[in-house]
Amino acid sequence: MLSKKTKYGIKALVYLAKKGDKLPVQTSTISESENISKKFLESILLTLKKNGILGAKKGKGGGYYLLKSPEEIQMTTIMRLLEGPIAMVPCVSLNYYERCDDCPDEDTCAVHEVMLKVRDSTLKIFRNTSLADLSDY
Amino acid sequence: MLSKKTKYGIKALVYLAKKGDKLPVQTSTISESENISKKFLESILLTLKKNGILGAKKGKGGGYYLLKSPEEIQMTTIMRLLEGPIAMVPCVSLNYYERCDDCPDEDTCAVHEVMLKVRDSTLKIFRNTSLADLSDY
DNA sequence: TATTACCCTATCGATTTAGTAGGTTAATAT
DNA sequence: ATATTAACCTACTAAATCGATAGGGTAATA
Repeated sequence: MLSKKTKYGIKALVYLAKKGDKLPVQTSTISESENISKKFLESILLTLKKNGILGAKKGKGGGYYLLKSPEEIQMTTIMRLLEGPIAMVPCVSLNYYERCDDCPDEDTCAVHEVMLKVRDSTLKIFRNTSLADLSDY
Repeated sequence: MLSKKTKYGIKALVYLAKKGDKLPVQTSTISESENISKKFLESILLTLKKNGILGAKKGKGGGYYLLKSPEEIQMTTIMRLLEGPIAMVPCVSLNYYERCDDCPDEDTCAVHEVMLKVRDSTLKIFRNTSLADLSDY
């Protein structure tokens, strides 16, 4: 299940991408437009900023803005930042790999095998989807 | 993230499928073989029984056994039973559909669109994977 | 009739989720 | 210079979920 955090984060990014220009937008503007709790959105935009997706400007006329063009921002990046691992099981995760302690052998694990397929197909979609693609709707 | 419940459930079903025959197997046998807490496994097997996947026999020599052949048991069925919806967002779920209260229009929602693609590709894999396929490893 | 193993209910600690509250800091406008 | 603005930071919370445990009831078998 996708967390609200990720969902809100994507919506906020799409909002910024749709604007076209790179002028800063205030948290409250996005929060009102997208029906997101302001304080919660604040924390989300902050992590996006800390991870090089957004820039921020303080004071009057300040706000957040995209640091790259929407075409350059991949879904994989957003998902990993906000949602965490894309894989359903840590033992098939590329960026967050972890061994299963109940599993004697990964190579002969049935769960491992299917989840690897699922990860691959999901990853393919996320890699082929940029913020620009999302904003086309 | 796949829950332990689902993971254990799959492992237990694979265990039963690999056996070949349809003789009842005790919970404790599976729990010891697959490193699963016995009581926890008990509740999992029970829900699988209640939903027509497993049969059960009480008393000495009793246990759980598959009601259908492994080829007839789809991953989609197991996943929906134990894990819940396959979709990452309720608004793209086939069996657990729910409207998003923060979303004015589903058809123009960017999140909706990508998650629909992800659901389709995941569903394709689960539909093409039976318990028999899982047991081939 | 005793044993076995499924079946049921309740509770638990730990973690995560989706916020809320309240303040600090830095940039802008007057 | 000073007031205002809006990003930034810290801490806390209610509710839900997860993984598991405890303790017994019930039906089938030997």
